[in-house]
Amino acid sequence: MQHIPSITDAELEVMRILWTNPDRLSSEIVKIMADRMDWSPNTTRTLLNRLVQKQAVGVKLDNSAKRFQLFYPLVSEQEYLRSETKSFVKKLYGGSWRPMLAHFLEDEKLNTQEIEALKALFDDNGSDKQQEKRDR
Amino acid sequence: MQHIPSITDAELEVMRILWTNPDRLSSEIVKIMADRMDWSPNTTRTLLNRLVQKQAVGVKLDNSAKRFQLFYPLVSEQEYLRSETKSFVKKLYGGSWRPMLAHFLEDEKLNTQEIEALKALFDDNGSDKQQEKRDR
DNA sequence: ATTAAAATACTACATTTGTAGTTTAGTAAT
DNA sequence: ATTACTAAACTACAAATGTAGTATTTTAAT
Repeated sequence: MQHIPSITDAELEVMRILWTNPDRLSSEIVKIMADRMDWSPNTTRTLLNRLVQKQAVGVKLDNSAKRFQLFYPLVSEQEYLRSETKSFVKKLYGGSWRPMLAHFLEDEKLNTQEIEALKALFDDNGSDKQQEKRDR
Repeated sequence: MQHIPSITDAELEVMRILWTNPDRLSSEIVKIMADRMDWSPNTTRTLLNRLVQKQAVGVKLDNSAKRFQLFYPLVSEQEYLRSETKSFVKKLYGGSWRPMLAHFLEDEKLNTQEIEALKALFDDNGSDKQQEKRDR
């Protein structure tokens, strides 16, 4: 597990696209971002470049003519969410989930059904098996 | 519930002090931040001023000589945590807690005891009573 | 070979953030 | 009244971020 680079809000929008559509030409990403975010082509390209520099995104040449650059994520959405969530909980709740959940429960009104769903989640995942990712 | 201003990481350190110790002179805060963060007096004062500008912190005159400024939080820690947590869950998990918890459960290894503690939390808070804070 | 379009690279600039320095004014002690 | 502190105000400046513009290179079509 490599170090996960920091990704800004604007950059995150680009990552989202690459997570859904890897190996795209910049022109394709440009088009999507123009639609969704109303960004100029250069804005998208700048963000792409910054992501490449910080090694959140990789570049390779396309298979056919080998002339164009294809962009793809070097950091998976899983890894990113994991890392960001952990930093967040650390920053605001001292790294402990319990106060955060307590806060959440104070704030949100959950109905019995939701509660049961969440508890089921715990039951499914807490069993402490399939833990062979001991690489960190 | 007013709009909660955005607070940067450095500013947050100052807020933490004010949450614990409200109505302090800048000189006192300066001293604390020098200890904890190794900041120069001007750094602390700049942050204090920025917080006042964005109305996260209020200023009043001291009771005795009425000459010095006392700083105190205008945003409570509760409000802040609530707001930040909500934004975070929205930004990374589309506003839904379930995927975040699922993610957390995948990542963290919980022992049975922890699971039970969390479930107890749900049981305590989920009953959908004492919900008379309908002010938002 | 020449030119236009597309792709890529390089540069720009305002705002925010972290981290101060400098100046002025008020007060306390001589 | 003068001086030395302290408090408060104002100014500074580099790095990061959002949001582009301009220049150059490639390639495709004439």
